[in-house]
Amino acid sequence: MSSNQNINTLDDENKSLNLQAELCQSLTHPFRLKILQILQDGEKNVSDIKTLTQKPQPYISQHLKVLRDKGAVKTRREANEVYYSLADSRILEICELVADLISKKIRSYE
Amino acid sequence: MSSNQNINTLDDENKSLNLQAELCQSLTHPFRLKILQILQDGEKNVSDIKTLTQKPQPYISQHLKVLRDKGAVKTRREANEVYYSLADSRILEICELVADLISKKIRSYE
DNA sequence: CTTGAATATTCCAAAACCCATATATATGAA
DNA sequence: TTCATATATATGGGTTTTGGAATATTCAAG
Repeated sequence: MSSNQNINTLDDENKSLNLQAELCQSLTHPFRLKILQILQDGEKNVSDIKTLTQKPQPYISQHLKVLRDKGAVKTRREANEVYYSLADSRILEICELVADLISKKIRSYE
Repeated sequence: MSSNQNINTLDDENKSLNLQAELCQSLTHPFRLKILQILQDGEKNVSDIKTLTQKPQPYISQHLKVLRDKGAVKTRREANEVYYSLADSRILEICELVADLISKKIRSYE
């Protein structure tokens, strides 16, 4: 098992980098970031998000699916409503760091 | 000026979310994450990165361009070499949080 | 000005993404 | 079972991204 340690380590690193890239992929759309921002206040169902954002329901569900598939949010079903919440507090930290970085950039334009 | 405060605020929010999404976009490729990982040790020029990763030089330069355009890295020219480094310590923090999150996910598979 | 080394840009086809529309599924109530 | 509500998925066409190859630019030395 130690003879192919290097190979396994490389595989693991690639796998990890791929998963990291996929998670970041879920953060590359303004609407998905908006959803994460909304979920900072606590869990919301799709109708809540619809009311808050005024977007079509399939549009919302499609973006929620990306966030869930990539591991950014988790769900809980209650009757026929589905509640979404942040999958991990580090998601929130990441969003805050990104927003910080950008607000610095925005201020430097003014 | 206060009559269109709402509009301006919305504009600013959209602009900020767009910029946040663009920054995240620079983190969506395993090779770019690998480059950022390499730059954690300090600045490197393109040849250094080429040696470390064994990838074609144009491939490296293309990804470096994405990172620079989106504000993740900065450059310093010295003669005909160009040194790249992380643009902000928060980039490093973001990468670490993302890696943490993923390593948890990887462990849960095993 | 020419050369060589280091880095950047252009080009292109395949793949992926975006989003509106239409349709499907799931759940609880009647 | 039928119906209404909430949510999810399928489809399709227009747009964007990807990554490899070829080419271009930049700089210092001679």
